[in-house]
Amino acid sequence: MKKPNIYITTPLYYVNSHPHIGHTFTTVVADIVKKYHQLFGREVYLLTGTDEHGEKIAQAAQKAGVDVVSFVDENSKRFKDVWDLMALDYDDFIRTTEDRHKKVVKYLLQKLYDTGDIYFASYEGHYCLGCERFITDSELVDGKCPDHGTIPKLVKEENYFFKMSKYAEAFKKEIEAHPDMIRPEWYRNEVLGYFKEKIEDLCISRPKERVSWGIELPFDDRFVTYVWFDALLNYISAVGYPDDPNFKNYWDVSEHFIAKDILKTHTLYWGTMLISAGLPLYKHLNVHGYWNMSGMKMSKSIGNVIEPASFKEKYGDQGLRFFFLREMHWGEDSDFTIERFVARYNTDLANNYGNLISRTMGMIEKYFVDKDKIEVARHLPKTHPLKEALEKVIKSYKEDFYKYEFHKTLDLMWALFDETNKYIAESQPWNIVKLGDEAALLLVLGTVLEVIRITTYMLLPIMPSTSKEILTELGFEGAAKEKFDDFTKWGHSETFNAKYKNKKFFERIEL
RNA sequence: CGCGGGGUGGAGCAGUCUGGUAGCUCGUCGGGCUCAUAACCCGAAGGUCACAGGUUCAAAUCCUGUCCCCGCUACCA
Repeated sequence: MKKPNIYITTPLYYVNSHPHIGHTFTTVVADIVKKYHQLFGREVYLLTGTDEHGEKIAQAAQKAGVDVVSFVDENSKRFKDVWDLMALDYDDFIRTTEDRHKKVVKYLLQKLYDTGDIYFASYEGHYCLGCERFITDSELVDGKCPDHGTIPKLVKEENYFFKMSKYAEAFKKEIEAHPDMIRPEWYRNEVLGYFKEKIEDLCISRPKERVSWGIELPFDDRFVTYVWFDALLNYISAVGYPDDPNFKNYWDVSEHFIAKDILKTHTLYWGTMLISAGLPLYKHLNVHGYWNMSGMKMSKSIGNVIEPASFKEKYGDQGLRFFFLREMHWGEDSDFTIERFVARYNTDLANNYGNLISRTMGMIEKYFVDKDKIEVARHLPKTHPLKEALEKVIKSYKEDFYKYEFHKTLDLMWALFDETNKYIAESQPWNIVKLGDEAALLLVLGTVLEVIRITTYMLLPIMPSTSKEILTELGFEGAAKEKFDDFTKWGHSETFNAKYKNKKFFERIEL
């Protein structure tokens, strides 16, 4: 691969559960962003994978009655299978149990141990088995864990600690110096809020008698590595840290995508770890909100988890990809229900956009019976309200979409479809054809076709297969390979097809 | 005074940064068109933009205070 312009990462998904719609969202967004940049000719590298160590995994395997290795193999494969089923275009799928990753974890542990940023100390506290961690006194509610309602064990342990406190201030300065590093802004503010409290050092080891499923510390074989310290390093282990000379090319353009729940680990932990390791920080940390199920948190016990595979089988994946971007305002929580999905699908895709395409193709076929192709370029108006609206969409696509403010662009695009439908109603091509004025007819239909051609091209990252089908029907099979600034030029194409195999791309869903 | 988000017609939301007649989708009612997927177009009813005060010629938007809902506080996309 050439030197990348963007290196995108999803979180590494923890394999104690199966992939659900939330995991799918993050990975789909990463895929859409990748395809978006590719339209502009940028080189993009997309990393995803699975996080496979830790006590919880060992317990889950035991519960399932299988050995840990086959457990993680199977669950990791579930994620990979779903991404493949959804046709997501990742470049690498890393597993934290792979040697290439473990090697880097050990390397960095040793390095930080040698520099004195990892030290040995004894620690006494309330350990909650459910949380897999020590609970501080202030967190205890009536002597119980606030999350699990159980009484934690008083445990005295010796462990290794990472000097997170030493680098907290430096990390804070970096955030202040780079206002858009963590975005949207309110998450940046939340992170800055962390520093109001004293930052403690981070316990990064677990004694083997308690947790054995992990990466052994290179300097003390009685311990394994705390799972977050291990997992976060995937972002650099996957792209050649420390030896590969290309590593820097990737890391300089890194874009993390995470959900809000793992904000702290990706800031306090990861930020200080990077500084300690002598590496620059990631370029951007892009944080998104949650999909709630009918206003509730997604949870297996409530039974409101949506399985991506069965969803795709029922409704396809193109509508889902669209729904993800159209319905959620980046960073905030949204509701995911079948009703909302179907409403969006029917209104936006079937009635508005899909029907616009159908009616246009229908007229062309009917009014130009004896032609295989129609020439529109020379009939196009130089200026037109729809052209202006389209230019606004293009501008937003370049600017807002770039900042992951997807809904702004899509709002404008759908307003354009409304205007285009209105334009057809007002110019009444079914009456023009009776007058036999072919030039006037080509002006109207050509203008509409230009809108469809260019918007559909812009929808390629969001709905790759359907957009491609539509463009192919119109006569632009290779559109996906065209450069953005060329293909979105008004009047770029001389001719459109006039015969269609398919005119209906989004069938209404009836519940 | 822990931190963050939200409170806009019946429902779901945009608009708030960069103040200037309150907008979209769904739903309801009436009309139109016929190219199209019971689609599309036009019109109507429906909102004191949570509340109070302030700044301003002008506030959903800026400032101050209050109330309510949600999330986070080291498992979770």
